[in-house]
Amino acid sequence: MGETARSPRERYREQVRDEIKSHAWSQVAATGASALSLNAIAKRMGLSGPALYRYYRSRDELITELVLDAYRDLLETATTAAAGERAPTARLTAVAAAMRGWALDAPHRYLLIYGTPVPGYAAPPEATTIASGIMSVLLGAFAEAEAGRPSKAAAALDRHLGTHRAWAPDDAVPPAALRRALAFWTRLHGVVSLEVAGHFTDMGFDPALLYAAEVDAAITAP
Amino acid sequence: MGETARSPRERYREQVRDEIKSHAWSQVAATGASALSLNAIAKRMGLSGPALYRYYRSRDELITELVLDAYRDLLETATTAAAGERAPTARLTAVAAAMRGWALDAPHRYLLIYGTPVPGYAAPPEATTIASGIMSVLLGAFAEAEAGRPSKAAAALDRHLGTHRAWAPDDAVPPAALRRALAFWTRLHGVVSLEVAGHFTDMGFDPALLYAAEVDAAITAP
DNA sequence: ATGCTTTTGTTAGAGCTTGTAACTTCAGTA
DNA sequence: TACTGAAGTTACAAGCTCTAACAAAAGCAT
Repeated sequence: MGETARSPRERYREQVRDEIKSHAWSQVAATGASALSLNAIAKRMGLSGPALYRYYRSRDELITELVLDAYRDLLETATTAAAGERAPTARLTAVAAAMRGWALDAPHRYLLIYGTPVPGYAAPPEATTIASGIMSVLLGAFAEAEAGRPSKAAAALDRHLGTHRAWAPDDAVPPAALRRALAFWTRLHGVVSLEVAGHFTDMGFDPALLYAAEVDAAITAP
Repeated sequence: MGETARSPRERYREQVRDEIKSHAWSQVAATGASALSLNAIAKRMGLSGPALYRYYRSRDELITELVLDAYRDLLETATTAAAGERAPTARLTAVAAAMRGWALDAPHRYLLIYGTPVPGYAAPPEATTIASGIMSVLLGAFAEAEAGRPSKAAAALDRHLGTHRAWAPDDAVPPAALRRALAFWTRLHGVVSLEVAGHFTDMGFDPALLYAAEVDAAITAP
């Protein structure tokens, strides 16, 4: 339907770009984004180094593409998981499980988004848009979920979020839901990022149980 | 007192090593660890590139040194903060504040420890030792703090930690304290790491308030 | 004090990287 | 069929880590 008519050249170009990206992903999965080498990709494709620069202006542009793909994939994962459950708490549990699964499935893909930022690199505006889409999934669930009485610190944060909510312009979502979604997100990230970075490996416990407890607590918390 | 008698050569060597490390730190602060260049450091010191290899066998060895320094500094920061307060909750609040301050003071230093792991690089055993020292500070406080009734998921984690506590061999610390310290740590990290990586910048709220709320909740939570 | 030994620093170079410039070859199009 | 533009090539600059071989300097022992 929405398919733009493309000349054979454009078709070929798109195909090669995809093939490059595919090689890039397997290299990222193997050694991480910082070790990504255009030269190595070219060699694996039977091309000479500079040939790739016809398809991606620079290494950064390729990485940006990967970052956006990762964001899009994560958003889709979260959305799909949310669509499978009706009750808000079950939805949040499902989203949380899906997000951890997504992270463990390809740790370097997760780190590409949430890990150490690349030195000179700045995320494109579109990334922010997608990221707020992910937040929307959480916000939707927390807007429906009932909340208890917030603590003093939580209430202070609620007041602040009441006037600093540019990232969640939907007025129907109360500040408490904003805060709970925010905390939900940071708590998931706290466990997953440490797990993915290997900080639990020598500790001997099962991160899945810690994650389950955190997710449960974050959903239940007022 | 414990000072080993050192020959002039050893003194000079140590001095140069320190100077290299100091330049390395300012380079890390400026552009992050992934952009750290021995060559650039050498030039800034008025030396030729390969000269540095007399002092550090490789780039990885220098980074390892930086990582260990960062760990040691963080442990000292946490310990000092804890020493300033007697009541367990006040102690945890102080430690949390100190740790966030430490992270914001030099984001790349924080990311050197908790960010994306360097590709081929493996943290030395000493790092694990220091890291468990940091956990001890939290464990000590939570062992004293009184806890409420754990949720189902929390209780399950407690049972698990009862038999998987190699990282906290002190039997006097009950599993619930282990769990709460672990969750405390992951929650702090969740907020700080996202803040340091710049994921809050476009959202317009004050991360300090979110952090305060999370710290409060993590201390209060059963 | 003189000579030996070890450490420090040098340059040269291999092998990798990103990225540019200039040239050739090929393919779609008018 | 001739032309135009894209794709791919090699050559190269500038950077990186790290090794090898050599010169200089400094401590140490006789």
